[in-house]
Amino acid sequence: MIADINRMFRAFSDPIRLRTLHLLLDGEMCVGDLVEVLGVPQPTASRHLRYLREAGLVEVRREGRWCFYSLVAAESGFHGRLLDCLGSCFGEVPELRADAERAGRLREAGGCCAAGEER
Amino acid sequence: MIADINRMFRAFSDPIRLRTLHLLLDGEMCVGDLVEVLGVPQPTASRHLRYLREAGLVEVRREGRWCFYSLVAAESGFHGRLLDCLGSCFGEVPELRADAERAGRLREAGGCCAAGEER
DNA sequence: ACGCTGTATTCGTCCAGGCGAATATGATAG
DNA sequence: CTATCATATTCGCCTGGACGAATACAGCGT
Repeated sequence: MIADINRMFRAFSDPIRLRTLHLLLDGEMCVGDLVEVLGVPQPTASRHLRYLREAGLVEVRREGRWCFYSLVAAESGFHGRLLDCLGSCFGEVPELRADAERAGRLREAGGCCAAGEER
Repeated sequence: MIADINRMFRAFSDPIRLRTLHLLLDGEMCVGDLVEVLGVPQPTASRHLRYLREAGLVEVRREGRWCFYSLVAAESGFHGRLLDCLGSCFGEVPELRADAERAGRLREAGGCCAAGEER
Protein backbone atom coordinates (compact mmCIF):
# COMPACT_ATOMS: atom_id res chain seq x y z
CA MET A 1 0.00 0.00 0.00
CA ILE A 2 1.35 3.38 -1.01
CA ALA A 3 0.01 4.96 2.18
CA ASP A 4 2.26 2.73 4.30
CA ILE A 5 5.24 3.79 2.25
CA ASN A 6 4.42 7.43 2.84
CA ARG A 7 4.01 6.86 6.53
CA MET A 8 7.46 5.34 6.67
CA PHE A 9 8.98 8.24 4.76
CA ARG A 10 7.25 10.71 7.05
CA ALA A 11 8.75 8.89 9.99
CA PHE A 12 12.19 9.70 8.58
CA SER A 13 11.17 13.31 7.91
CA ASP A 14 11.94 14.77 11.31
CA PRO A 15 15.35 15.55 12.82
CA ILE A 16 14.59 14.02 16.21
CA ARG A 17 13.22 10.82 14.68
CA LEU A 18 16.12 10.56 12.27
CA ARG A 19 18.57 10.96 15.12
CA THR A 20 16.65 8.42 17.18
CA LEU A 21 16.67 5.82 14.43
CA HIS A 22 20.35 6.41 13.86
CA LEU A 23 21.10 5.91 17.54
CA LEU A 24 19.19 2.63 17.60
CA LEU A 25 21.47 1.26 14.88
CA ASP A 26 23.97 0.52 17.63
CA GLY A 27 21.42 -1.44 19.62
CA GLU A 28 18.44 -0.93 21.86
CA MET A 29 18.21 2.03 24.21
CA CYS A 30 15.88 2.97 27.04
CA VAL A 31 13.89 6.20 26.87
CA GLY A 32 15.90 7.88 29.58
CA ASP A 33 19.15 7.38 27.70
CA LEU A 34 17.58 8.60 24.47
CA VAL A 35 16.35 11.70 26.26
CA GLU A 36 19.81 12.41 27.57
CA VAL A 37 21.60 11.88 24.26
CA LEU A 38 19.05 13.76 22.18
CA GLY A 39 18.78 16.59 24.67
CA VAL A 40 15.02 16.92 24.33
CA PRO A 41 12.24 16.80 26.95
CA GLN A 42 11.07 13.31 27.83
CA PRO A 43 7.50 13.76 26.50
CA THR A 44 8.94 14.88 23.19
CA ALA A 45 11.04 11.75 22.91
CA SER A 46 8.05 9.59 23.84
CA ARG A 47 5.87 11.23 21.22
CA HIS A 48 8.39 10.61 18.49
CA LEU A 49 8.95 7.04 19.64
CA ARG A 50 5.25 6.44 19.41
CA TYR A 51 5.25 7.77 15.88
CA LEU A 52 8.13 5.48 14.96
CA ARG A 53 6.36 2.52 16.53
CA GLU A 54 3.18 3.22 14.59
CA ALA A 55 5.20 3.43 11.40
CA GLY A 56 6.55 -0.04 12.11
CA LEU A 57 10.14 1.13 12.45
CA VAL A 58 10.84 0.40 16.11
CA GLU A 59 9.54 -1.93 18.79
CA VAL A 60 9.50 -1.78 22.57
CA ARG A 61 10.66 -4.27 25.17
CA ARG A 62 9.53 -3.57 28.68
CA GLU A 63 11.81 -4.56 31.54
CA GLY A 64 10.75 -3.42 34.94
CA ARG A 65 10.37 0.32 34.90
CA TRP A 66 12.31 0.73 31.71
CA CYS A 67 11.24 0.56 28.11
CA PHE A 68 13.92 -0.43 25.62
CA TYR A 69 13.42 0.58 22.03
CA SER A 70 15.07 -1.12 19.10
CA LEU A 71 14.86 -1.14 15.32
CA VAL A 72 12.47 -3.58 13.71
CA ALA A 73 14.16 -5.84 11.17
CA ALA A 74 13.26 -4.82 7.64
CA GLU A 75 10.64 -6.98 6.03
CA SER A 76 10.14 -5.01 2.83
CA GLY A 77 12.86 -4.12 0.39
CA PHE A 78 12.51 -0.40 0.68
CA HIS A 79 12.46 -0.55 4.47
CA GLY A 80 15.83 -2.25 4.23
CA ARG A 81 17.14 0.44 1.93
CA LEU A 82 16.08 3.14 4.31
CA LEU A 83 17.94 1.42 7.13
CA ASP A 84 20.96 1.20 4.85
CA CYS A 85 20.85 4.97 4.52
CA LEU A 86 21.03 5.33 8.28
CA GLY A 87 24.15 3.27 8.52
CA SER A 88 26.15 3.94 5.43
CA CYS A 89 25.11 7.39 4.27
CA PHE A 90 24.58 9.33 7.44
CA GLY A 91 27.85 8.48 9.10
CA GLU A 92 29.18 11.69 7.59
CA VAL A 93 26.52 13.95 9.09
CA PRO A 94 28.18 15.76 12.02
CA GLU A 95 25.11 15.88 14.21
CA LEU A 96 24.52 12.15 13.88
CA ARG A 97 28.15 11.34 14.58
CA ALA A 98 28.06 13.49 17.71
CA ASP A 99 24.94 11.65 18.88
CA ALA A 100 26.60 8.29 18.36
CA GLU A 101 29.63 9.37 20.37
CA ARG A 102 27.53 10.61 23.27
CA ALA A 103 25.56 7.36 23.19
CA GLY A 104 28.79 5.34 23.18
CA ARG A 105 30.03 7.10 26.30
CA LEU A 106 26.64 6.59 27.93
CA ARG A 107 26.73 2.89 27.14
CA GLU A 108 30.16 2.53 28.68
CA ALA A 109 28.95 4.29 31.79
CA GLY A 110 25.99 1.91 31.88
CA GLY A 111 23.25 4.35 31.01
CA CYS A 112 20.47 5.47 33.28
CA CYS A 113 19.36 1.93 34.06
CA ALA A 114 22.71 1.04 35.60
CA ALA A 115 22.29 3.28 38.62
CA GLY A 116 22.52 0.85 41.51
CA GLU A 117 23.07 -2.21 39.35
CA GLU A 118 26.40 -3.97 39.34
CA ARG A 119 27.34 -5.39 35.99
CA MET B 1 22.93 19.53 6.89
CA ILE B 2 20.28 17.49 8.61
CA ALA B 3 17.58 19.92 7.50
CA ASP B 4 18.33 19.19 3.84
CA ILE B 5 18.00 15.49 4.52
CA ASN B 6 14.60 16.03 6.08
CA ARG B 7 13.47 18.14 3.18
CA MET B 8 14.36 15.34 0.82
CA PHE B 9 12.51 12.78 2.90
CA ARG B 10 9.46 15.03 3.05
CA ALA B 11 9.57 15.26 -0.71
CA PHE B 12 9.13 11.49 -0.82
CA SER B 13 6.36 11.63 1.80
CA ASP B 14 3.44 12.30 -0.49
CA PRO B 15 1.68 9.90 -2.85
CA ILE B 16 1.59 12.29 -5.78
CA ARG B 17 5.24 13.21 -5.45
CA LEU B 18 6.26 9.60 -5.03
CA ARG B 19 4.34 8.66 -8.16
CA THR B 20 5.86 11.62 -10.01
CA LEU B 21 9.40 10.66 -9.09
CA HIS B 22 8.72 7.08 -10.07
CA LEU B 23 7.41 8.16 -13.45
CA LEU B 24 10.49 10.28 -14.11
CA LEU B 25 12.68 7.21 -13.69
CA ASP B 26 11.81 6.34 -17.28
CA GLY B 27 12.90 9.73 -18.54
CA GLU B 28 11.77 13.31 -18.66
CA MET B 29 8.11 14.21 -19.01
CA CYS B 30 6.24 17.41 -19.72
CA VAL B 31 3.71 18.72 -17.21
CA GLY B 32 0.74 17.93 -19.43
CA ASP B 33 1.68 14.28 -19.68
CA LEU B 34 2.26 14.06 -15.94
CA VAL B 35 -1.16 15.58 -15.34
CA GLU B 36 -2.77 13.01 -17.60
CA VAL B 37 -0.98 10.01 -16.12
CA LEU B 38 -1.41 11.10 -12.53
CA GLY B 39 -5.02 12.10 -13.02
CA VAL B 40 -4.72 15.24 -10.91
CA PRO B 41 -5.51 18.90 -11.69
CA GLN B 42 -2.71 20.75 -13.40
CA PRO B 43 -2.10 23.26 -10.57
CA THR B 44 -1.74 20.34 -8.18
CA ALA B 45 0.92 18.75 -10.35
CA SER B 46 2.73 22.09 -10.69
CA ARG B 47 2.72 22.63 -6.95
CA HIS B 48 4.25 19.23 -6.28
CA LEU B 49 6.80 19.71 -9.03
CA ARG B 50 7.84 22.95 -7.46
CA TYR B 51 8.27 21.18 -4.13
CA LEU B 52 10.40 18.50 -5.78
CA ARG B 53 12.48 21.14 -7.51
CA GLU B 54 13.11 22.99 -4.26
CA ALA B 55 14.16 19.74 -2.64
CA GLY B 56 16.74 19.29 -5.37
CA LEU B 57 15.18 16.12 -6.73
CA VAL B 58 14.06 17.26 -10.18
CA GLU B 59 15.02 19.90 -12.70
CA VAL B 60 13.18 21.63 -15.54
CA ARG B 61 14.06 22.08 -19.16
CA ARG B 62 11.96 24.59 -21.06
CA GLU B 63 11.25 23.97 -24.73
CA GLY B 64 8.79 26.29 -26.35
CA ARG B 65 5.56 26.14 -24.44
CA TRP B 66 6.45 22.93 -22.66
CA CYS B 67 8.37 22.29 -19.48
CA PHE B 68 10.10 18.93 -19.26
CA TYR B 69 10.90 17.63 -15.81
CA SER B 70 13.56 15.06 -15.10
CA LEU B 71 15.33 13.54 -12.11
CA VAL B 72 18.49 15.22 -10.88
CA ALA B 73 21.46 12.85 -10.74
CA ALA B 74 22.27 11.92 -7.16
CA GLU B 75 25.21 13.76 -5.70
CA SER B 76 24.97 12.50 -2.11
CA GLY B 77 24.99 8.86 -1.09
CA PHE B 78 21.62 8.85 0.53
CA HIS B 79 20.04 10.65 -2.41
CA GLY B 80 21.26 7.78 -4.56
CA ARG B 81 19.81 5.24 -2.17
CA LEU B 82 16.44 6.92 -2.29
CA LEU B 83 16.47 6.78 -6.08
CA ASP B 84 17.37 3.10 -5.82
CA CYS B 85 14.21 2.57 -3.80
CA LEU B 86 12.17 4.09 -6.59
CA GLY B 87 13.51 1.68 -9.13
CA SER B 88 14.10 -1.56 -7.38
CA CYS B 89 11.69 -1.60 -4.47
CA PHE B 90 8.60 0.05 -5.77
CA GLY B 91 8.23 -1.97 -8.94
CA GLU B 92 5.95 -4.22 -6.90
CA VAL B 93 3.58 -1.46 -5.82
CA PRO B 94 0.44 -1.81 -8.00
CA GLU B 95 -0.32 1.89 -8.23
CA LEU B 96 3.19 2.71 -9.39
CA ARG B 97 3.18 -0.09 -11.94
CA ALA B 98 -0.12 1.15 -13.33
CA ASP B 99 1.31 4.66 -13.63
CA ALA B 100 4.32 3.37 -15.51
CA GLU B 101 2.13 1.48 -17.95
CA ARG B 102 -0.04 4.49 -18.63
CA ALA B 103 3.07 6.58 -19.16
CA GLY B 104 4.49 3.99 -21.51
CA ARG B 105 1.40 4.07 -23.69
CA LEU B 106 1.46 7.86 -23.63
CA ARG B 107 5.08 7.89 -24.73
CA GLU B 108 4.30 5.60 -27.65
CA ALA B 109 1.45 7.85 -28.69
CA GLY B 110 3.83 10.79 -28.52
CA GLY B 111 2.40 12.53 -25.48
CA CYS B 112 0.64 15.85 -25.43
CA CYS B 113 3.51 17.64 -27.14
CA ALA B 114 3.22 15.49 -30.28
CA ALA B 115 -0.10 16.93 -31.38
CA GLY B 116 0.67 18.36 -34.80
CA GLU B 117 4.29 17.25 -34.83
CA GLU B 118 5.45 14.59 -37.23
CA ARG B 119 8.06 12.26 -35.88
C1' DA C 1 -2.14 43.06 -31.38
C1' DC C 2 -4.89 39.24 -30.11
C1' DG C 3 -6.01 34.88 -28.61
C1' DC C 4 -4.80 30.20 -27.41
C1' DT C 5 -2.22 26.81 -25.05
C1' DG C 6 0.93 25.17 -21.40
C1' DT C 7 2.44 26.11 -16.97
C1' DA C 8 2.84 28.69 -12.57
C1' DT C 9 1.12 31.29 -8.66
C1' DT C 10 -2.21 33.17 -5.33
C1' DC C 11 -5.98 32.80 -2.10
C1' DG C 12 -8.82 30.84 1.39
C1' DT C 13 -9.62 26.78 3.92
C1' DC C 14 -8.49 22.80 6.39
C1' DC C 15 -5.85 19.12 8.80
C1' DA C 16 -1.54 16.57 10.35
C1' DG C 17 1.65 17.07 13.40
C1' DG C 18 5.26 19.98 16.02
C1' DC C 19 5.98 22.04 20.80
C1' DG C 20 5.73 23.00 26.07
C1' DA C 21 3.26 22.33 30.22
C1' DA C 22 0.69 19.62 32.90
C1' DT C 23 -1.05 15.27 34.11
C1' DA C 24 -1.84 10.19 33.90
C1' DT C 25 -0.20 5.43 34.03
C1' DG C 26 2.68 1.45 35.36
C1' DA C 27 6.13 -0.72 38.01
C1' DT C 28 8.96 -1.12 41.96
C1' DA C 29 10.69 0.03 46.67
C1' DG C 30 9.84 0.84 51.49
C1' DC D 1 -0.56 1.61 50.85
C1' DT D 2 2.13 5.12 49.50
C1' DA D 3 5.91 7.27 47.42
C1' DT D 4 8.89 7.39 43.70
C1' DC D 5 10.82 6.60 39.29
C1' DA D 6 10.29 5.75 34.17
C1' DT D 7 7.37 6.46 30.62
C1' DA D 8 3.07 7.84 28.22
C1' DT D 9 -0.80 10.80 27.19
C1' DT D 10 -3.56 15.04 27.01
C1' DC D 11 -4.30 19.90 26.11
C1' DG D 12 -3.86 24.31 23.84
C1' DC D 13 -1.44 26.63 20.51
C1' DC D 14 0.82 27.29 16.16
C1' DT D 15 3.07 26.22 11.59
C1' DG D 16 3.70 23.56 7.23
C1' DG D 17 1.64 22.04 3.66
C1' DA D 18 -2.50 19.82 0.94
C1' DC D 19 -6.52 21.06 -1.71
C1' DG D 20 -9.83 23.50 -5.16
C1' DA D 21 -10.89 27.59 -7.53
C1' DA D 22 -9.46 31.38 -9.65
C1' DT D 23 -6.04 33.98 -11.81
C1' DA D 24 -1.45 35.25 -13.78
C1' DC D 25 2.16 34.62 -16.94
C1' DA D 26 4.85 33.01 -21.07
C1' DG D 27 5.42 31.37 -25.71
C1' DC D 28 3.54 30.67 -30.04
C1' DG D 29 0.29 31.12 -34.17
C1' DT D 30 -2.34 34.20 -36.98
